[in-house]
Amino acid sequence: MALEHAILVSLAEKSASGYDLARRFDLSIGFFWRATHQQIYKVLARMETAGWVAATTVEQTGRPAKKMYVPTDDGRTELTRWTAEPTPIETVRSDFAVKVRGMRFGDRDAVLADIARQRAAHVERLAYYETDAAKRYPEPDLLTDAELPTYLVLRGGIRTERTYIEWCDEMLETLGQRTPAEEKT
Amino acid sequence: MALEHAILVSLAEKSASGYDLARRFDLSIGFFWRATHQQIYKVLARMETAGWVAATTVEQTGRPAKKMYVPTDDGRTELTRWTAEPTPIETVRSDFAVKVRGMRFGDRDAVLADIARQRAAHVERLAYYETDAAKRYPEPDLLTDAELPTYLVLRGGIRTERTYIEWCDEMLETLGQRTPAEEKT
DNA sequence: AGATACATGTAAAATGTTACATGATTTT
DNA sequence: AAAATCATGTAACATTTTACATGTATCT
Repeated sequence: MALEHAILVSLAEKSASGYDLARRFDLSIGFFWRATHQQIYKVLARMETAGWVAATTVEQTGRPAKKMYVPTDDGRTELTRWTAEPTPIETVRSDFAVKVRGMRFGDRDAVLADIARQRAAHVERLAYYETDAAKRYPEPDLLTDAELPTYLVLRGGIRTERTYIEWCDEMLETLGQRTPAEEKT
Repeated sequence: MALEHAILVSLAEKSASGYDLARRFDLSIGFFWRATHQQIYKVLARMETAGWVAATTVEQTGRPAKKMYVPTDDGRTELTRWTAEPTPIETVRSDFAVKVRGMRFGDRDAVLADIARQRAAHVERLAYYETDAAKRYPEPDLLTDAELPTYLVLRGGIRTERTYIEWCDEMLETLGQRTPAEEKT
């Protein structure tokens, strides 16, 4: 129900082919909404039938032809309608949190190692976001109305990553203090 | 694939009926993993067939009989195997972030109001978590090994809620400065 | 010569959501 | 008398994931 809207937002920002969208969902917008190309092609087809997007086939030299999609007036109306709707309060769904909770029934050291792995991945992601922010929005006080929303969403990503890292640190410290399992010397 | 494991963790903590589990997924463990009773009954049946859990029918006075589930040895083995497995790095999936990003194509004031609504909901949830933490873990330095994981997961919840609220504040401040739409006086 | 990027899909399986269904007891 | 809690499910539908499928062009 919501991939449609994520696609509409992305197409409203800039028209794209299914392939382009798939790559966008690996980057920028993809940090807050994941989608595979299979899913995107299917939903795009449905949206075309519904009249929310229109496609034009663009021939290219040295590359396969592509279908460029743009939102139609109906699509833009739907997008406006959707933005005006209150968003359900979301609950995180975290495999990782469940695993931490279950660590005492399993392999404690492996979970410790996993926490460190998660931390490293989020450090990397945070660095990526921060580089991106510095490059795209060097002066956050001087943003255009068009830049502001994407900037704020990126800020949310940065805050989320920092929090994740801090949480991992707290866990590693707290659990590390209690590891008498390393006296193998 | 992961609801099974969330159920196994919950049953390892304390045996339960499908109904009990459904309520747990509305509370404690449910803050990091949602599941409806329909889904739980379906998955429990599958898990029983797989031999991960075993059920006993318990008659009650003045109430319908219930099926109490416990993890079997195979279930506990599976749980251990799963905890030892590295957890995929998760990406948030946020309708709300997509909506913020799309606000310039829609109803700006409605999105502003929605941000305030989200903030209020997360303030409420944070208060709930903090009350729960103060009640269940009054002395965080003196936790048992059994309490530690649930405590740490709750800490993650508290951190997440605080971050969400701060992010909403940043958005409201930044966007509020730019609202010349209220000069209706 | 093999891998990667470009480009678009179909099909099957798993997962998750929503609607429907039933029935006793307890609380308001 | 109505609503909420306890208790368990089926059925239909929607969404998501994984596997399969194809073909050109460029890069290493």
